Amino acid sequence: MKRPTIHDVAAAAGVSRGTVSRLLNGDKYVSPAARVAIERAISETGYVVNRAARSLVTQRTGSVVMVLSEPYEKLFEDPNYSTLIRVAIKMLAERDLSLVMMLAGDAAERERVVRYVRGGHADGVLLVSTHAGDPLVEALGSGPPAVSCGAVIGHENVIPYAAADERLGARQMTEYFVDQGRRRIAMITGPMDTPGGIQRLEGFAEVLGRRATSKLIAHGDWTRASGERAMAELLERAPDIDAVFVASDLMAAGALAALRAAGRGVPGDVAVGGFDDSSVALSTHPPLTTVRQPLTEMAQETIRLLLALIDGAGGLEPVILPTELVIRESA
Amino acid sequence: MKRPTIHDVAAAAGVSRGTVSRLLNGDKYVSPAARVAIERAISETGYVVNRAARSLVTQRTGSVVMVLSEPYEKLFEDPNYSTLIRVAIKMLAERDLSLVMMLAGDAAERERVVRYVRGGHADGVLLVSTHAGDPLVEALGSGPPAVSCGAVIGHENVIPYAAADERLGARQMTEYFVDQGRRRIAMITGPMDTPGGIQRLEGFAEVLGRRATSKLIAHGDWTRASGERAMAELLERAPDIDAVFVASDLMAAGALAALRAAGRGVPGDVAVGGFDDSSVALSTHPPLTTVRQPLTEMAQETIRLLLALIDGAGGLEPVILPTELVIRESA
DNA sequence: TGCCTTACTGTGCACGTTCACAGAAGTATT
DNA sequence: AATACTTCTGTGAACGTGCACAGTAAGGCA
Repeated sequence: MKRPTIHDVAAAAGVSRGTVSRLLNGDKYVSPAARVAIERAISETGYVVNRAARSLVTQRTGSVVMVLSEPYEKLFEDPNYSTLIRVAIKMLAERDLSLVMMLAGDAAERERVVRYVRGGHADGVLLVSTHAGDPLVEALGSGPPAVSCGAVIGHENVIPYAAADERLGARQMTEYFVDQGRRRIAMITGPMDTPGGIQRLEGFAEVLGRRATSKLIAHGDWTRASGERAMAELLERAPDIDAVFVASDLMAAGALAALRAAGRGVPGDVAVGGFDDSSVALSTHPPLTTVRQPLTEMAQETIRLLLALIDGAGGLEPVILPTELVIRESA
Repeated sequence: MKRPTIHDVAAAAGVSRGTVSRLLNGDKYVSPAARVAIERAISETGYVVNRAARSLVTQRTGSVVMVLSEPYEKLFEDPNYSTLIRVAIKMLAERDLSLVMMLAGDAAERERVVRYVRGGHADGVLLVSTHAGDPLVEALGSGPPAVSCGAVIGHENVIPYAAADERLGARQMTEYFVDQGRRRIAMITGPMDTPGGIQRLEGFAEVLGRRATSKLIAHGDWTRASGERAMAELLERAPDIDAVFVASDLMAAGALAALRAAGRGVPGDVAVGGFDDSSVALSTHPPLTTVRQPLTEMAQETIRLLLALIDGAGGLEPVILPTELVIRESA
């Protein structure tokens, strides 16, 4: 049994293809009589527009591709992704756009993405966690509009984005430590080719000034294990630290383990601050004082930017959203 | 500047459209000379096949839709999803299929999914965490092939699936408790309209027999908060319990908090076992003894089933994969 | 020589839609 | 009464591809 076409609907409604098409596409010139007849015909026949045929003539695909640049292992450890995916699906659906997912973790995958996008298979591109210097950005060149959730280092003026105010969040946590009377404040950063890695450190340094010496700064890669390692390293380098700002909750969980192993009490001996307010923050002991990012709004603003670009807008400014300090028991 | 078509490639290679099409689609009858000429023409022109045009004639879309039935809040708390998405994208890409994501958390969204799928916009459907009695399954009816990652309660014989051996995992944990000499073993289950909720309880009961009384069983909904609540409830009902098997790590994290609040030592007073071996299991204190599911294999087998169905296979059996006990410090 | 098979190539058509255009019917304006 | 404008409708063409079919050339075999 064949799927009904626009012809079938037109015949059933006693009008022509053109009129049905006009109704479907929201054209204003459709008489009330035709309107009801067509609507009945559509529901009777169970007609659904054929996107392939539509794409062929409109040169639009009705889909947006989300490109995940993170290497596989780390993919989705971040709750950020789930919110973004959820919000993206919902907001795109309202415009009848569907969300296609692609991976871009290695060269072969990036090649696929470039072919896909340049081949005209997407009306928009949604970059996620694209690292500094990622060749993908250049390769995408002048294709369909692209935005990013979180800044793309080195392309801040090319790829519009929505992001949390990373520096603000870092300042909030660091100032809180200072206000609590902590004297030797250390930091465990994220990778220094990501905005979260760079800007959280900048915020930290803005508050502490010259007290933020390199001896008090260790680098992680967002994983729990790296947080544990970095904490052990810090304790060795500067045994007298009494607070540590960790650039992610997951790494902070690792840091807590290292502190426990070293026999330091939290928050008694050392205060620990995380970042993200992910589910991990509630599972640790003690629960983590952390910085909450407005994940939902970040996702919404990102998609809004993309939709605006698809609609032909240009020269869009990045959207920077405020963070919030969440005080629990670790600091 | 227009995108090159198959015509342009044919002209550049000095052959006809048909020959180019044959090469593209792997037909055997293409002369070596034509082959090299076409391949050069393709790379010179930067030709990429137009999927819309192809779909129109082949009646295939080149995409598979992943339907997320979980209500939004819980979406992606489970690491299961990230693995499945990653594996799905990778395996589908090898067949030049792309992954489209859709939500089916409420009636309106289900309606969208049904229209999309029945409208012929997907070559296959990948169900995730579909609850018992979900009307979506019926509504999808005789559309393109559908599979599920994890059983769909009530449709086990209709929708092929790959899943972990939930009962086995529950038995492993329960037997471990028994072997350790625990006498009063309780359980916190998941929702009883999910396979994980039902079957993990079944495994538990298989080992304990009549010792698994309803007094020792409390129900949660996979969230941390529900685990905490259920644990408090159990302590009230049966203060003498010395072990508890919690059907997910996240709920186990909640249970640990309740035990700490009640002044019970873990594992001294009460042994705690989780399920999933998610990242939460390492962040708790003490780290959770838990049951690991072979997530990657589950995902691979699920996609393999779907691809087989798309290729026309029928009568596929479910794939059940073994779990593994991971012993840490909570039991 | 004639005929069959194998290897390969080109052509017309159909897929289902949107869009530009032409035109009809009704209404307001001159 | 003629004209212009608004509202609405139908029609042909085009989008880029795969497929069925027809056709060609070369080689093997009787």
